[in-house]
Amino acid sequence: MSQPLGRPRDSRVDEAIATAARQVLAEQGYARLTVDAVAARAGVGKAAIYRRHATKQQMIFAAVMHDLDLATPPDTGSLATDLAAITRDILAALATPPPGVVPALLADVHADPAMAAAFARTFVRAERDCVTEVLERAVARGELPRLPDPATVHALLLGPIFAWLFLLLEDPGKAPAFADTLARGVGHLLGRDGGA
Amino acid sequence: MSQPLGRPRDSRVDEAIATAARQVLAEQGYARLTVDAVAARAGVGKAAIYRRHATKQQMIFAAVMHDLDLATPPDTGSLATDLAAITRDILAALATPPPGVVPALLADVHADPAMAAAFARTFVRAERDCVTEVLERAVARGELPRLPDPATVHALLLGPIFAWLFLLLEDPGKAPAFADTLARGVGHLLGRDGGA
Amino acid sequence: MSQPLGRPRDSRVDEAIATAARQVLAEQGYARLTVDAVAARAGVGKAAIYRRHATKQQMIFAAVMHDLDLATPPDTGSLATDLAAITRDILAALATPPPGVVPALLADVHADPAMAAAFARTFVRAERDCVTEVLERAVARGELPRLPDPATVHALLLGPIFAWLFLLLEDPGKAPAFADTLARGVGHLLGRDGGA
Amino acid sequence: MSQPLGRPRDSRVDEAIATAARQVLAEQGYARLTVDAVAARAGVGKAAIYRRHATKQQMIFAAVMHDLDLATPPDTGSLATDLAAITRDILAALATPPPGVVPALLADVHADPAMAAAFARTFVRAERDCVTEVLERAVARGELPRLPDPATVHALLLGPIFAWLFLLLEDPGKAPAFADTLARGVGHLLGRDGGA
DNA sequence: GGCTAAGCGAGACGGTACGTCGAGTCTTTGT
DNA sequence: ACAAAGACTCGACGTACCGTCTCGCTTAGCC
Repeated sequence: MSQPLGRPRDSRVDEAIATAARQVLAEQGYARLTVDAVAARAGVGKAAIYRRHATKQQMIFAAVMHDLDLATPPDTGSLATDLAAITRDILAALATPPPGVVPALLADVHADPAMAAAFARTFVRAERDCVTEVLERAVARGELPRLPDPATVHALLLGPIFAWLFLLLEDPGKAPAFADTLARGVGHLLGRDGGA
Repeated sequence: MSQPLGRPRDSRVDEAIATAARQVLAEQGYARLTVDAVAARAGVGKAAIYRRHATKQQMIFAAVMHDLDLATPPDTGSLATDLAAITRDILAALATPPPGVVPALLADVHADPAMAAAFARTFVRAERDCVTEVLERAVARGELPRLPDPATVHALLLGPIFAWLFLLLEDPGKAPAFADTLARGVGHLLGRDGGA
Repeated sequence: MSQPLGRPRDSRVDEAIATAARQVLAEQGYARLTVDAVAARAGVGKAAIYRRHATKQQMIFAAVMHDLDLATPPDTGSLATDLAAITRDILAALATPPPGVVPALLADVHADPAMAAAFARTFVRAERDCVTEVLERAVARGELPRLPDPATVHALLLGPIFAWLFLLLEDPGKAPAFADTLARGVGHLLGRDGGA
Repeated sequence: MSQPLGRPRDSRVDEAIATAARQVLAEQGYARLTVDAVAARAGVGKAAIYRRHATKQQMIFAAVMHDLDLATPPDTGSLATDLAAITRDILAALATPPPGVVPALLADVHADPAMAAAFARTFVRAERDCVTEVLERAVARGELPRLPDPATVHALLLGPIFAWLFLLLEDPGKAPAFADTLARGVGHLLGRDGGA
């Protein structure tokens, strides 16, 4: 069909922008990141950034999401261990970015409908699929009598970890232990009833 | 001792600033709130604002926190109903501010150590005390064999509600039902063991 | 050599700034001129102004100096008429700007070394060259036996006119007559001796 | 008539303000002088200043004029020596205040009619009276056939000195020599004709 | 090889808000 | 009623950043 006319985009520029953004984010923090700084660090003009991203926020979102692997969880054989794997993945995803970046991006998501759509499409959707997959496996195994509401279970898994890290300002070092406790608790709850 | 010299601060100005900030927040949203607009609306100079608050963010934080009643929960007679009351209070606190304000303030809290301290001192501390109080009552009643970790329980209550509202972008209309489900689930979990 | 990289400055912006500054100066006076007003009038951002001028004062200075023609005086054939031409030029230069602008700029010049340098380089230098040229012509004609000190003559011409307009608060309508009297007086003085 | 009711003004406060103003003027320069700084230095509230002076500029004007003695010139016996005495007095009056203060005050005078009136009433009037007195003496002595226009002579004496110091940015060390040259020149000019 | 279209780094542009500062006024408590 | 202290309104300052645009140039594909 329409082969793009003119000079094609240089994919190394995409990479340079994302890398520079992550570096500036790590060194300066979210609030002090400026588009000029990212452009300078990437050795790139600002126009090259705005040709790829509509706003600064979307650029950061893309850069942070880029190296976040939200892969499907391997079947570990039991609901309990599957849930533990999910909480560990969630914790990793939330704890990897530099301090303050996750809350800041969340604020941006609520300020920009386009970002909200992208957020729902990528992050929420990916995790939701993981949860659903794990629950369906448990039903198939006979561990659960019927499928609980995936949204509810998702909230029960993601919420407490987010709260531990960003709402309660608790020691991040204790987060892995808390994540395990959480997985165990949710496992028991699901075993008791099918998610009332 | 020495009562402060000079003209004392006019407490009506404090009130006018907080009220104006909430109005602008409601009408324009967090991102479009400007200090000039708040000052104009309050019939106050910008200097009067910056004499009370170090940054725009701290002004908004104070204005939003101001009319958030984080009172101690009344004793409803059982752990289950006490927990339900707490989840309702948490939901009310999170759902009251205009859309987008809570995530934005959370981002500000993580960007400014002074705000983080204030946040921990007021919001987190108040809720934590509620949770601790409720758990101690249950222990006194004999509903629980021993006191669970309040931080963990706090995370289990606050986290999922926050996730439902701000992370999963689920229907806010279903939040009250979810909050009740959550309270029931946490009640069962605590009844099973003392919060492993 | 290397032509400057990036988008070149738009010379129409320079012009718009200078014109707007002169208009606001004429309408509001020096004390009520604000950079925002100039920017708005010029249809220009404040950054465009501060990219060209370090301070508001330097912007005004440049705008006022811009349309001040300090051209070399034509040879009128005699020292007396040449001097009269110079005093008329000086009077025109001092009387053209809106009321109060000249004293205000003079104060700025004494408050900012950069402006002092610019003032010496442009206004003082230009007038000094005129005076020197006229004196040298008179020497060449044989009207003067030797070259008087140009600085002294300059002070004798410029000073009284400035004093008449801005120090003594005399009737500006009588300034042209005074300027002629002055030129005649200085002519006689130079004719008597070579400027003792 | 009306003896002032209530507590009378403390004249030591007047003195403290004037002294503090001159000190700050000397240490910080005109542009960096603030009313708060003067008040603090004088150990006085801002209200005490504004009870005495309508504006900051008028306060400075009063403080600077205060220690400027514009006394009547003694009769030195000849027009030439009288003129030299006047130029020396003018030079002293202009050179005494800290650098930049004279031009700044001149600008203020042109921005505020009340100051213009005060300026004309004190400084201009005092000098004009000196000039007139000297000229009348010369007429009485028979040195001059008739009285020249005092305003013109005033401009011829004051203007060049002002120009030397503040317009041409010439070496202030050479100002006394220039003042003498000027007095001699004006003397010759007046001797030749009665001030055409 | 020339033409067209889009890419590229650099940096100026219009705009908007920030947080600061100063002037001049007002409101305390004292004397 | 005057005094010191200091909070008040008002309004401008100069800075910073965003997202857009314009420059001269390079890099493709298509004639």
